[in-house]
Amino acid sequence: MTNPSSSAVLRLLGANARLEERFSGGLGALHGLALKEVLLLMHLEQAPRQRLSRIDLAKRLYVSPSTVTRMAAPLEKLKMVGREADPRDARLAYVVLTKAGLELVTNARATLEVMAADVFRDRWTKPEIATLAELLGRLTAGQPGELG
Amino acid sequence: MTNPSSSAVLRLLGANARLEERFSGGLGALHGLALKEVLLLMHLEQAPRQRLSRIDLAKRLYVSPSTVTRMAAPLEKLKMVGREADPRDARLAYVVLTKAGLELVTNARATLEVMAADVFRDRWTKPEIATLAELLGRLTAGQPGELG
DNA sequence: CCATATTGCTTGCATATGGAAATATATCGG
DNA sequence: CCGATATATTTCCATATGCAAGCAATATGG
Repeated sequence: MTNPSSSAVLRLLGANARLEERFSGGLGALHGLALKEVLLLMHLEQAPRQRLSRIDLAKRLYVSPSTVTRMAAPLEKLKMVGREADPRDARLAYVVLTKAGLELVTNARATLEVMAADVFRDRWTKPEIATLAELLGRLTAGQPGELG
Repeated sequence: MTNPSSSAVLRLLGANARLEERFSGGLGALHGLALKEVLLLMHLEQAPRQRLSRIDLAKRLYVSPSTVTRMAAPLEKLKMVGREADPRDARLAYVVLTKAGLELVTNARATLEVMAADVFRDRWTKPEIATLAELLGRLTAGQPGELG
């Protein structure tokens, strides 16, 4: 009915909805954080000096700057991130991963890896998973600071 | 750093965010509807007698029943869908695609196919797109009424 | 046949989010 | 150096969404 390109796009939307549902529950229950909060911490973890401006975080998370402001506030209260100014540019307010945040994201990553493996447990071979990862990587390529 | 399963999941989340951004703009501008509304109409289009209960729509769209109620209301005002009761079960309130709705979804599908093709324009061969669609299909399999 | 449980739908409430506006700072062109 | 422009962040407002509660209708078990 639809051509392969449309099919791929439509299925991607569906697969995403299913995965978000699945991961939100598990990660939230285990670590007390929503999937999106864990992703924020993961981006910080892989950034130089484990810090990013709110604007850069917004780009990496595909959300608006205001959303980053509001996501960072509770994480700051929980001491998972800190706030630091740039000595050269007083406009910038970096979100910095704390030691506690690093610990949490390390654990959350392990949980995520277990859950991800579970997604592919049945009916998937290793090369197929690798192929999927490679092809999806092409869709996100060109952006700075991709996860995975 | 991460294993292939995690990599695939993380990239899927990222790719989805990028695609939603891209498609929301285009579809919205051309047809006045959000991507999610178009998906609702597409599910109706492919359903028997072009109608679905709100519960079934919710499952297909991966949203809550209340969201379906609220999504259907404006579409009904626009005469894109109608509301019909089931003669056997008075609890059911079907969302039925109207003639105008069918026209719109036909046009929107064409737009979507053009935009989808554009996503893969560079650096993708036909077999690669087909492989991606097939692998993603496996992630959504088992659900009734998948699109694409 | 009736009481109870289940199902489909809607509404109230709390939360999440994007966009516009406001503010502060930095950069650029003369 | 100065005014105009651009950038980073926050706040206000409108919208979207899930969940729990409520209601109506159906199914179930005695």
